[in-house]
Amino acid sequence: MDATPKPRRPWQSVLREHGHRLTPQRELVLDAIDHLGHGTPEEIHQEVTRRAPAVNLSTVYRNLALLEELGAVRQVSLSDRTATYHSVTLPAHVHLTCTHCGRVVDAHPTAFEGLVDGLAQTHGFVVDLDRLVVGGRCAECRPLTPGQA
Amino acid sequence: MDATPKPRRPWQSVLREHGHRLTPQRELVLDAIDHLGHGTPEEIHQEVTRRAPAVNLSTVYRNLALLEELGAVRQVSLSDRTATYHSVTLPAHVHLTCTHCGRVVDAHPTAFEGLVDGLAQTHGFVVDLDRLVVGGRCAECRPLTPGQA
DNA sequence: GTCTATGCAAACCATTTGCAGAATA
DNA sequence: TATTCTGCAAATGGTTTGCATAGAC
Repeated sequence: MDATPKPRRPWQSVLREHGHRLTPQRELVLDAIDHLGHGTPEEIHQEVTRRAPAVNLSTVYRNLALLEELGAVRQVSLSDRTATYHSVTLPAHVHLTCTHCGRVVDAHPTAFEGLVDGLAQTHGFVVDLDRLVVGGRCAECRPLTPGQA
Repeated sequence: MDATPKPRRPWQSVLREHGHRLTPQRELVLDAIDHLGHGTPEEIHQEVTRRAPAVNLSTVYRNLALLEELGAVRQVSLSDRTATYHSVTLPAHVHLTCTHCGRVVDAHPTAFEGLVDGLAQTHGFVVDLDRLVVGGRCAECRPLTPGQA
C-alpha cells in the first residue's frame, strides 16, 4: 500500500531546488538525526552542540521544520509534550507506545494493511502510517492492573 | 478485547471513594464536557465560565486531570499543541484527523478489530482504541497533491 | 474544626519571532 | 552584492505550581 520507491534525492539538491542554502548547521542537524535515529529538538540540539557548541536551539527548530517540509526528516508525536524527529533512513515502522511504562515498540507496517484498506474503503481516508502512534499496553505491562492505567 | 461492561458508577461516588470532594467546579467541568461532547481545556473553561465566571483556568486543568484519572472523562491528543477531553457518555470511536485540512472524522472501532488482534498476537500489545488518533488525508483532501502534505 | 480545593499570580517549558550581523550563492 | 540564515534575546501560549483563603465533610 505504500512502497513509494522514493528516489532519495540528495538533500543538498532538494534544498537548492527550493531556493534554500547549504549551511553547516543544516548538515549538522541532519547528521545528528541520522546518528541518533530519532530524538526531540532538545536532544538533537545537544548532539549538534557536541561538534558546534555555538549552534542555537532556535536554529535547530527552524531547520527541523524545513527538513521535515522537504521530507529529509520525519516528525511524530510520541509524547504529548514534545515532538520527535526521525531519520528517513530508518526502515518504515509504526510506533507502539506503552501508556504504562513509556516503552516504545516498533511494529511492521504490514500489520496495518487491513486497517489501511478498510479505512480507505469506508471513509475514503488515506492513513499516514509514518506518523501513526498507537497507545496501549506492552507485553510486560499487560499483566499488571487489567483495569486502567 | 474490550467490551469492559463498565458499570458507570456515578462520578460523585467515585470521587468520594478516592478521598476527593464534591465541588460545584467539578460538576461544572463535567457538565461542560458532556454538553460540548469534547473540547480543549480552554474551550471547557469558557463553557464553564458562562455559568460561573469566577472559575479559574487552573481549576479546570486540575479537575480535568483528576476526572481523567478517575475515568470520568477521556483525553486524546488530536492536535500537537493542545489536549482534547471527551465525554465518556459518547459512543466509543476512533479519531481520523486530516493532516491537510484539519478535519476530524470519527470511525467505528470495528474497523480496528483486525489490527488490535494482530498486534496482540505478534507483539503482545494491547491497543487502547479510546485514545487512538490516526493521521492521514480525508476523502476531500485525498485528490489534491498526491505527493506529500 | 480539619483538611481538601480554589483563585490568583508567578513560574515553567517548549516553541516562535524580530532584528542586526554573518554567511551563502 | 543580494539575500538567506544565524544567534541572541525577548515574546508567546499552553500548562503547572506555591500559597493564603474559602469551602466541603
